[in-house]
Amino acid sequence: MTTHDPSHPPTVADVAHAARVSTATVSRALNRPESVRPELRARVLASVARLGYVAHAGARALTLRRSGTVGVIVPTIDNAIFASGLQAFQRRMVLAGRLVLLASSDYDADQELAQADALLARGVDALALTGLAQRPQLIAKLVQRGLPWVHTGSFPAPPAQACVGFRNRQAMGPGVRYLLDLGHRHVAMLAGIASANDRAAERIEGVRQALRAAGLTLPPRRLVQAAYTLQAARDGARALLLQQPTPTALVCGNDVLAWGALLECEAQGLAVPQAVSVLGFDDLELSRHWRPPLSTVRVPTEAMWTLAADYLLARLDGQVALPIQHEVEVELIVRGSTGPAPGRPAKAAARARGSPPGR
Amino acid sequence: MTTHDPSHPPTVADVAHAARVSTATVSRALNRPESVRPELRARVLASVARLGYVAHAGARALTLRRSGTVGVIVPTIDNAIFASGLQAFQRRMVLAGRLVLLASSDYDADQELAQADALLARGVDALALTGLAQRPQLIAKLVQRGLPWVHTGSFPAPPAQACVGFRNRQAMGPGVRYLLDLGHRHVAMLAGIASANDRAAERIEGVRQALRAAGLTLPPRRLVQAAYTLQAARDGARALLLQQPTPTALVCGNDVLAWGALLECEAQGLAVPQAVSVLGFDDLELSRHWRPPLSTVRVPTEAMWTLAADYLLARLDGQVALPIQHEVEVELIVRGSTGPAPGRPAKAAARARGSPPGR
DNA sequence: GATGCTCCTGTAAGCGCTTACAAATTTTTT
DNA sequence: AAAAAATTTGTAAGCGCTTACAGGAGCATC
Repeated sequence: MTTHDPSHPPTVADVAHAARVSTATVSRALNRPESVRPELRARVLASVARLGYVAHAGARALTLRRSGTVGVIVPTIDNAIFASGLQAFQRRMVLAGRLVLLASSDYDADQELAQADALLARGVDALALTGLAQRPQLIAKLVQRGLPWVHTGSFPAPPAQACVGFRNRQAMGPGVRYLLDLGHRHVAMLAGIASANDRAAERIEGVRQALRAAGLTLPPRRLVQAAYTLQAARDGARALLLQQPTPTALVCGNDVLAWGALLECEAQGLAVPQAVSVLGFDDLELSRHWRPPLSTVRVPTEAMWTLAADYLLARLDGQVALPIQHEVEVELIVRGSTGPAPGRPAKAAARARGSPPGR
Repeated sequence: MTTHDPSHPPTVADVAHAARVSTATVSRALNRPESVRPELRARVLASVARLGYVAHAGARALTLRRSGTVGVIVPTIDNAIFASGLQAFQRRMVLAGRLVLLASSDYDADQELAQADALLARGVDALALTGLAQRPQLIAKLVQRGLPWVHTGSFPAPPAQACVGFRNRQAMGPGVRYLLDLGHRHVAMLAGIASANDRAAERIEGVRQALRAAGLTLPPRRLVQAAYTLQAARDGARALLLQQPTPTALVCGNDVLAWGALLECEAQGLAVPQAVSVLGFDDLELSRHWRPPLSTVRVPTEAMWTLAADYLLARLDGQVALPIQHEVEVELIVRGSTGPAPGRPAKAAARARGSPPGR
């Protein structure tokens, strides 16, 4: 293998020289092979391989006025719900020949803004965002550039903004009503941290609304916000479970929080679902394997992110000219972690709703 | 807000024009603010803000001959062990003012190669890889370019290649010996898929060696390879547990597999650890909350990835001129999922090893 | 009031790539 | 066999940025 000057990566000029053709021919051989005579093409490709040439994407972006990359910003990678969404998003994009630039905001709108700037600077051709709580400045910049972008995980978005997601507030309704039908009157919520997370805030509001519709309230002490770690979830659940009267139902902002709640119930000697019912949100893989299997709200995460990717690709392709808003279906999955409130076997009510059995 | 031509993102020239200065001054105001008279600087920055200007990273990379980005390739994002590693890696890089370009290979060396090309094309200044099973071609290209790069999760790497990791083979030793000391003679392994994963293969080999050292073997039927999902893990564990004689100890390639094994033991009515002992690998957060708490091998994932990031940053800074190999410590964590083999309360032996209690 | 110095700012080149256009070559037609 | 047409290749400009170098303004010194 003939190594060239190792200090500088090889350029078109190097390849052209090695193949004894012009730079234009090299470029064509690489980008529109059929437009170059087979013999020359072979010579070029051989040189490319020999030199380990890879076109400088920056120069390419400069010339072509597009980069072939798509950016995505999630709050954190370290959460199964985003990890699997990202995986789906990336798979779709790679299939379409595009590279995904990933950034995470740590649930901080300013960091999100900074990361978005970094992605814009890198010339992403499109951008996927999580939720709706972006700094207005960020949205303004996207509009100004005319960049295709999409909100994920929320629905609807403000007018003229694209989204693929669901109504986080309404999504809590069926679950809470189901618990109420089971006779629960002491409902508490173990939520995500609302200040940093519009979806968490919406879910809290959803629980509030559903309770209010039944003439109940969610008093401040019945609401605990916890970070999405098992330890924080357990601490939060403990605080709720030690209250008097003990809540008979714990509605959780996501499955990780619900797992923590289940663990803490066990630690406190509270039988689930006989003494306490626990409801999750997301339906991660582990949830249906848990003992008892977790009742939860299923979110079609992979489908959602794949749709978001498809939308962006369609925009980039010019197939879609305007932002579209796409609502995906969430579904209450009733499994073993929820049951009648203690002393009120409200089986009839539960059955009346015709809740589908969890698989 | 005065919107300029929305079809093209603003350039230095646009800013220069708006601020009535030259492009050079704009660039200086942005990159070396102290070299520009405060009055002009203010004018420039105001225009930058007003136009939403972000420097084109491609053009920048072209001029500066570096991109300010670092690439990383993991097998998948959708696995807590990589998700948390990535999170740590990214956090460190963002702190150092660098953007992380993420790619995943789906445990496929060819896809890894393709993704690496994409990252090289994007001009990453450095690259972090997972494991040691790269295509030689990939390594050759990195060497040819003189790019700083590092293997993560394995140790040692081939000479002259940097790594931060541990000896996957030896890491299984203490766990297996511990089980043998507890009197287990029917040891089975639920492993990851070795063909696609050098670390999984090494762990299998490690179990083999440890058994051989005790005069035992790992017969083919006692080894099942499973994808890293709970369902696959359960299926694999079931196949092992239904064998006659039933294995009394299941050594698992990672914690997810171990969770599946625990679930399957329960489903089969096998008490853990009385009838079957289960040992994991990785020590994910959930493992110590599991019932029974999972005995496992703790891998300092975050520290490992942070060290990998530090190494690359040091190379980029010129502080370190040569590849270095860094071994991190793994540790056997004994919790409740392992115990004496049925009918052989080998407490003395277990105690003799002075295994630290899991927290 | 020149001269010399310092401090800022502007001009212009060049990073590596693609592509319009021109030039060269081959093929087809007359 | 010459001319016209079709195909292939080369030349050179320009994408947006940074920076070496040149030029201009302001100040102190003689």
